[in-house]
Amino acid sequence: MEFSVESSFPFNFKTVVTSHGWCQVKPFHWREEEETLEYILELSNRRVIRLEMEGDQNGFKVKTGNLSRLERIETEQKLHWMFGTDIDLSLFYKAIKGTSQLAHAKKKSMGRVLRSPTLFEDVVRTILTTNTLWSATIRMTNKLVEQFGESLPQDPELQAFPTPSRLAQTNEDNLRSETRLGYRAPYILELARRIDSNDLDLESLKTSDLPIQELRNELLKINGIGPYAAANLLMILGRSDYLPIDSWALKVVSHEWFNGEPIKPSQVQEVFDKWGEWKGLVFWCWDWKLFHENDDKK
DNA sequence: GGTAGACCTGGACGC
DNA sequence: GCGTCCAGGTCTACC
Repeated sequence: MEFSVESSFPFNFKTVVTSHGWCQVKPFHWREEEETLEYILELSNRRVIRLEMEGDQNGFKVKTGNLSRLERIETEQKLHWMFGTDIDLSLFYKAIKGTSQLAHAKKKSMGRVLRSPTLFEDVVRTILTTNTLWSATIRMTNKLVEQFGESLPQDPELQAFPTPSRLAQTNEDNLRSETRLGYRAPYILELARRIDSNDLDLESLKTSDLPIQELRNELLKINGIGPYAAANLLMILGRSDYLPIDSWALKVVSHEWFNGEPIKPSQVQEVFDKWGEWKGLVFWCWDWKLFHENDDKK
C-alpha cells in the first residue's frame, strides 16, 4: 500500500534525512541516487514491516505492505515523530535572519533532525557515537541490529532495531565479545533492563514539558550520557539550548573564530551564547569555513 | 568545580 | 605479522 504523510512548512524530505548520520546506519538505509529512505520498523504487535519513503509536495509518500487500520495509525504516528512534521521553524528563521553563515538554512528548510521512532533507539545510537570514530559507530549499531533485531519475514537479512526487552535478555559478555560494544555494553544493558522492568519511562520525555535544565538532568542520569550526548538528544527532542561540544566542534569553532589555536569548551559556549535557545540549531546549521577550504582542496 | 586517569576498539604506522 | 600509538566522550576518584 501507499500513503502520504503531510508536514508543516517549510519542509524538505532530503534535508531531514541527511540532517545527520542516522540515515547511514541500520535499520535505516538511504538510497542517495533515488533519494529514497528505507526503514525496518517493528510495530507494537511485533509485526516487522519495511517502509520506503520519498519526498513529495506536501511532505513525503510511503510505500509498504498491507497494514490493518491500527497498524497504519501507529506507523503514521511514528513517521510524524521521526520527521518532526509538527515543528514550526518560523521563530528559528526569524532569529537567524541577517546572518550570512545561516542564510542557506531557510533556503534548504533546515532545522529538523531525523529521529528514530523511539527515544530508546536514539539514546542507544547516541551512546554508540561517544568516544569513538564514526566508522565504529556504524559497525557497532549495525551489529546490534543484526544480532538482536527482529527479522523482516520477507527478507530475514533485514532486521528492525532491537526493543528494550530483547536487549534486556542478553548479557554484558555477549555485548562486549560479540557485538564489540566495549565498555559501553553495561550502559546499553542497564538502560534496556530499566525500561523493560518499567523502572524508567524514557519515551515520556518525548512529550515532556519539563524545563530544559530538568530535562537535561533526566538525560544525564542515564549512564553513558554526558554533556555532549545530552545536548545531541535535546536537539533530537526539539530543544536547542545546549551545544554538543565534541572534538569536531572544538576544531571547527577554533578555525572559524580563533585562528586554529587550541580552545576550551567554554570558548565555544561564549561564541554561541548570544543565540540563546537556538544555539544548538545555529551550531548545527552553521556554514563552516573549514568545509569550504576542504572543498577547495579537492 | 576542575582535573587526571581509566575505559575499549580499530585503524594507522613503524619495524 | 606484531607491537605501539592514537582518537573518541564519560565516569570515577581525588584535590
